[in-house]
Amino acid sequence: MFQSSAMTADTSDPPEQKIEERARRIIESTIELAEEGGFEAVRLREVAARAEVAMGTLYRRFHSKEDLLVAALEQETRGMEERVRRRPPKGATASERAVSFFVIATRGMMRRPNLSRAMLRAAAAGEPALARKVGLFHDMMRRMIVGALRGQPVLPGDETMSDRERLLGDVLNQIWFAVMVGWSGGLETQSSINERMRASVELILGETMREA
Amino acid sequence: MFQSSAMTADTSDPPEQKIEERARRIIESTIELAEEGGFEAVRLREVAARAEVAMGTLYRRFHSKEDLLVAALEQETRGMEERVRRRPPKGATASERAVSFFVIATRGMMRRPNLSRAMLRAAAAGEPALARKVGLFHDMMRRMIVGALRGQPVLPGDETMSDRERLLGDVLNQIWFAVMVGWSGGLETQSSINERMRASVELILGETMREA
DNA sequence: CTCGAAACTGAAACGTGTTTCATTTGGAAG
DNA sequence: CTTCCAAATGAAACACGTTTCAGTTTCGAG
Repeated sequence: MFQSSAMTADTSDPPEQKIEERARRIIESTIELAEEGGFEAVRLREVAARAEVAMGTLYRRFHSKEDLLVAALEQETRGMEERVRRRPPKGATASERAVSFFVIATRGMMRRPNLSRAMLRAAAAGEPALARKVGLFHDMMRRMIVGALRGQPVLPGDETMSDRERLLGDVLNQIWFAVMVGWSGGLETQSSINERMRASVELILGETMREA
Repeated sequence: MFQSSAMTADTSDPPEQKIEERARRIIESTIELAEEGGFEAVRLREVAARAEVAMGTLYRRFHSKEDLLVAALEQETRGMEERVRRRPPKGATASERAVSFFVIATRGMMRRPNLSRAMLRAAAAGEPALARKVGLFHDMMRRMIVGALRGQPVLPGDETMSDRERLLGDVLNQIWFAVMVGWSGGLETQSSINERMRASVELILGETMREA
């Protein structure tokens, strides 16, 4: 942690960063509460209290409970993108790497099931106000999937994605998303998800395909 | 309309059917309200009032707002299955019929966008209590998709579905579901949905495939 | 330092999903 | 017809997302 001035303990930091810091605390509190008790446990009064912020402040930055959880999803996904960039999914073929990626992604969601369910619910609520943020999430997912297919991470600004890669990424992302929503409701288990994704990848890429 | 006794105008009908009739009216009211104003417009007090039922009665049969909307989804999907059975999607190849089916299904959803969004939201909420009903919905969708692939409707009791047919049905259903959720939030339009489904079907079945 | 604008606070109020319960109703059994 | 029970009723109460607003703090500019 930095301290801008000398005397002040934690007040009077840089101006613009303070509001950023507040937003970060709000999201952090949201994640904590969702982790503990899922969607319903994210009570906004409690979020505000933990973040040491008034309701008005919370609602100035986030327009709804779903907004809050989609912001959390965005942050968590960014973290995952980071981890995947450092340790890319392994495998000799595009199929193997794709399957490997989904195993990693799914395991990541399973680590905090309550949080994952809450974020999925928010993303699937279909709030038009959240379209942009939800779209960003899907963009990140697609990048990671195409990166796995290529065997090399795709950076955020990359424009070299072919139509076919985009299609493959979108389709696999959609399948995974729908399956995760099913898991969220109790229709799938971790292993059924992995089997499903393996079957889907093999169906789409061909089980014998060698290299992209 | 039937009248069981002679004197009574509409009270004192058969015993068991009255509660069925009540449930039907509740769902009907739910659909009306959702059609008019979407998820938020389905106010349970209003549903109860329209169905001429007390809140207690409503909550005896449906455990939550989502429950109500998933019941509506089930009913609407049953109606669609009926229509598809009478007028199966046309096309010379499995791909064409599948694409044709999704065009029909999507157009059906577009006719009452508010209702569709509300039902999708309920189905995607991930309430474990609704898993069974949501699973039923996906079963119906898969049956219709496989029926389109075969070029012949699959009846509810049919056990002849091969592993490959099941996989194809599940995967296409998942893609469509995720795309519809995207539409619900404003990420897709009717034509983008149709294009996406066409591309997905061709990717999975092969654009040159002739007959199943 | 002073001023004004923007952000924050604290608390109350509102709407709606959900629960509860005392009372009434309808109809089946004796 | 009387009795009895499950179901339905009506209304109130509660919880929580969301909005509102008057007063306060913070911060940059002059």
